[in-house]
Amino acid sequence: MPRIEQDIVQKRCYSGLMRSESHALQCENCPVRDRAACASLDDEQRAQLRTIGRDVQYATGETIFHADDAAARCATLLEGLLKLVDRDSEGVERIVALIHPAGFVGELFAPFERFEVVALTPARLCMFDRPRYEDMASRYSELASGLARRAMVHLEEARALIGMIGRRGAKEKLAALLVELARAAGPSPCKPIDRLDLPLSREEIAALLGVNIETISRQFGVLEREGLIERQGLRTIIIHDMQRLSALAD
Amino acid sequence: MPRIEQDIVQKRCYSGLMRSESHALQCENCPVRDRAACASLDDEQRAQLRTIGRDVQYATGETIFHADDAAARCATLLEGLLKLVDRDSEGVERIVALIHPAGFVGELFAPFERFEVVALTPARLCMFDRPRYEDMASRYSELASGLARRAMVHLEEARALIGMIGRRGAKEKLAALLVELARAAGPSPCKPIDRLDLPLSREEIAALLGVNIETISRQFGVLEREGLIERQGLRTIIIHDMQRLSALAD
DNA sequence: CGCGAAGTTGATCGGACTCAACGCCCGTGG
DNA sequence: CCACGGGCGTTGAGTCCGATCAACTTCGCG
Repeated sequence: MPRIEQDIVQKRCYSGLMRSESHALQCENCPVRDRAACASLDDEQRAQLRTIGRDVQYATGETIFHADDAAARCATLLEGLLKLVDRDSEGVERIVALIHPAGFVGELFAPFERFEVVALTPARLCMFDRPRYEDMASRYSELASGLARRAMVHLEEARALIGMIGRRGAKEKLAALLVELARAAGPSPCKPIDRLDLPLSREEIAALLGVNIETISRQFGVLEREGLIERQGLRTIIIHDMQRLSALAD
Repeated sequence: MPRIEQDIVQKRCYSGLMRSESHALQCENCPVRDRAACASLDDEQRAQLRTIGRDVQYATGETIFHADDAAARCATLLEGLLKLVDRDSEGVERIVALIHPAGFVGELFAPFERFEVVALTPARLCMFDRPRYEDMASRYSELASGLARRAMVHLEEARALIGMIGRRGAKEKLAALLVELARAAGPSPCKPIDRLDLPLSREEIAALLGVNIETISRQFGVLEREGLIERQGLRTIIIHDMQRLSALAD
């Protein structure tokens, strides 16, 4: 068996067994307590929820859910950044969503996972047994409506991404992505940061924006030559002119 | 005031007043009773829901919700087909979703409508007052979880669309759209029809797939020349080789 | 030091966009 | 009745952006 496949099997086992690094849930100091699907549960309900979930950590690059696996678990992201990956028939990766903290992953109400879920940074998740989570959602309307609210947020994000990808040049798409990442990295959406550590490789950016990797490289060069950004090393960029960058992004 | 703007204002008034053609809800013979967000309500809850909604019809091309309007209503689609439209800064239309019967529209939990909702065919909707609908969702877990289930379905559709639009040629995208429309028009997803009446204009197809209108025209020509489809008039096509068409679509 | 992975840069090619002309259908008005 | 015009779709010619192929650099790591 080739080395890489062994690794994959290894990871599957770990996540299937709900990895040994997991801990009991500590809702008191949960960083997304106010925005996650479970936000409006009362203490009693939250105690119930705690019994079916674990606090689990993943390293950068680790696969959390595999496409086509039975959908046995679901999770709320506490810290870090995830990608949802779709693959075409030739196995080419296409990223269909980025999941930020408070985001929800796992295909509820569906038999199989449709997309692969991978950690782009070290990530911490609130991992639940899916059948029992669905069961709780059908008993507690607070959880169900929190879930609906979450799904609506993700839905709007997905549709905004569709609007961004369709029509418009590579430069504009890249600008839009940088603006979004800067917003997400900042303390609040209205105060984006100017020093940005990219959580995505060039290849991943390409897979997200629907262009190829060389084009991404060139557009970084263009943006830099025009003074909008500055590259420092491979993964960090300084945003010099957020004004014009946002204008490009639309 | 130019003629066209007058029309728009007219429509806004109509839909704001919940148009005179509306009727009381008749859940007994609802065509999407088994799949809509309200599917698992009991009789008592359904009776409650009936009091806050109306059965409304729209003609082809009519706007149901306007972008940036206060999100005062929401709806389940009973019959017909809708499009969700995003516009860039120059007003260019980009379609971010097609809504099929049992689909849900209206931005719950958000202050404003983000996208414009337009009827592509004559359409019938179950239209609700949004605050009261949200209120019911927070009281009845069956409605909330139905809503969550619906949102999850739309979310998967949106992500599948992202996967389809990013990367791949115009011909493949068009093939994928035709296959999807054929499936949707058939009695069940596994039995697509071979005679298809397109609910979208060339311009709309272009806005959905993220290519321009002339390219769509040309690719129709290519598919026809290769014997996969046949055009009959402007809006209907015959699918001669669903096998190869699906293969193209991936 | 050497190796491989990741990123950049250059040259070339091709598919999609742009611009323009034309055909078709249909409603309107003379 | 036909003439006209506008909306929609098709077709063609030329251009350009991004994909492809290939070489090279940089980085990280044994």
